Amino acid sequence: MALTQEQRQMIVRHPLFSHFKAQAQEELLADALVRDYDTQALIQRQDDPAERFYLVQSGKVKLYRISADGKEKVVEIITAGNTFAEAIMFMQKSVFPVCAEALEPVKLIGFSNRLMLRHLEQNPQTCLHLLGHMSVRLHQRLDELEHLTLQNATQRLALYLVSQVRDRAGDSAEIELILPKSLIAARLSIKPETFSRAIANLRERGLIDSRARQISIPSIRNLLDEFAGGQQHTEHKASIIASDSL
Amino acid sequence: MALTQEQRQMIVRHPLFSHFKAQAQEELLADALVRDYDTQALIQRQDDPAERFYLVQSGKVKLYRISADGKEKVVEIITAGNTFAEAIMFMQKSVFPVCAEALEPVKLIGFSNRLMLRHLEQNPQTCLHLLGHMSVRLHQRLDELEHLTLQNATQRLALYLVSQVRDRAGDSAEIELILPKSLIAARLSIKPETFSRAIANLRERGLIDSRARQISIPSIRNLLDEFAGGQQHTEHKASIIASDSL
DNA sequence: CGGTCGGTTGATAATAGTCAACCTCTGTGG
DNA sequence: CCACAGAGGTTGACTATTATCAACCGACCG
Repeated sequence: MALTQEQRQMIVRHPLFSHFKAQAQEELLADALVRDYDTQALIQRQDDPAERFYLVQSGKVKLYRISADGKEKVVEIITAGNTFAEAIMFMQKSVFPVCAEALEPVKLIGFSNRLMLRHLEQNPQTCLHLLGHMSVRLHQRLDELEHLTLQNATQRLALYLVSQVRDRAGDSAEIELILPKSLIAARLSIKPETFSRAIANLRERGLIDSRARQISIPSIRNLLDEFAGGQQHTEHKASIIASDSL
Repeated sequence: MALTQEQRQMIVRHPLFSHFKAQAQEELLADALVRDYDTQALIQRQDDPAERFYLVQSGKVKLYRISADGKEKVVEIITAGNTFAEAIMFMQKSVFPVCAEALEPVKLIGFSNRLMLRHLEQNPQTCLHLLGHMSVRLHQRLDELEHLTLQNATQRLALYLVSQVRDRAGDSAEIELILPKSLIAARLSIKPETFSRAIANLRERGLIDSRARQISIPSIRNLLDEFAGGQQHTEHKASIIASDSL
């Protein structure tokens, strides 16, 4: 089961592979494994050993954590064209730190961690790219941590809505929620009920207008200003790493 | 102002430098910059441009974020022998994502990002080490995210106490808090008052015994079991990376 | 001796979670 | 064509958790 031309394109263009030499690319492609999952299928369980990382060819994948008492925290939603579980290969103990579930019919392309590591050893360029990637990721987690601790449910929702705006040309915008509201709520670490109330709250105050999954924002500026400047107007991007936990 | 022998030792033994060739090490050492800060001194402001990363020679450094409305979130406490801000050098826009403040008199050794990057380009070994480092860090943030959303203040405190146990030989332990309680509280994202009540709570239930900063845990197992197994007994270590935010 | 810092304790308020009812689509089968 | 079931979403009443404000305690310092 060789890869289609379309698949090869997608892979080779991905920053994780684009800097490799043709030969290295070929080896990785030869080793790639395509897998399909139905909606709701469990792709990988938390604490399973991880030998591969994945590129999502189509569909959406939900990454979440299950705590000892069964509660679930959605960590991320991975959409087509993006990879997940790349960072695990650099750790000694290679187990999946999260569960992965298909939100819709999903096609994944899996790559061997071992093989990838071998090629990385000879390709500092891609290593640096990966480091860049991970820095961004780390920074995003830092943002999320801040949002969780320093902002309330409504503020987080507002920030999420703004982040969903595609065209930042004007001060007003129309957006369509790409996921069921209950999932967005989970991603923001709030209950669907609270999510619903937060939407209602913003609507009552005239900051947004919503019909089902269509939401219009008359003024992005107003929406952000409402919350003490909500990150001084979408500025600040960077990340930090530090070698010691308290 | 050349480095002392002691400083050179500390640097060269650090995993970030230990894999470089002698010559590369020398170049980095030659470029290193030593700086002193008094207690409470502001080392770096959030959003300042960052040209260097730092190794803490002595003292403790508090990394924290300030949100637009002035609230502070303590991200990490860096102790002697550890580095911070290494991840920033991999990002295009190099600004500090957090503030850094000296908790006590601090000696820092700063290294040029540019120079370090140049050497990394020729040393995939260290790149991979760095990637490992960052994976661990990413995973820790994931843990923290889980703890913040899925556990309450008392559970987080219990987990913190257990994490502070040095000698895991027996089931009981004695620990000494290395930081003022109010700072630990900040790190756990709770108010000092709540922290105090949580301690009282655990004490009332006989799960810990505390006199000032000396805390004894009769049974670590009991303490953890109290909270639905609190991460199935200190297991699970790994991290994930994913290339798309919701 | 007074002051201040770190910490504790109490009363109260804000925020979000829980539980339950209900609503509104949408697709299915009678 | 209509009833009905079920999923996703909304709303209301109530509860739990944590923050806030304020008083207070004890230790250490000048």
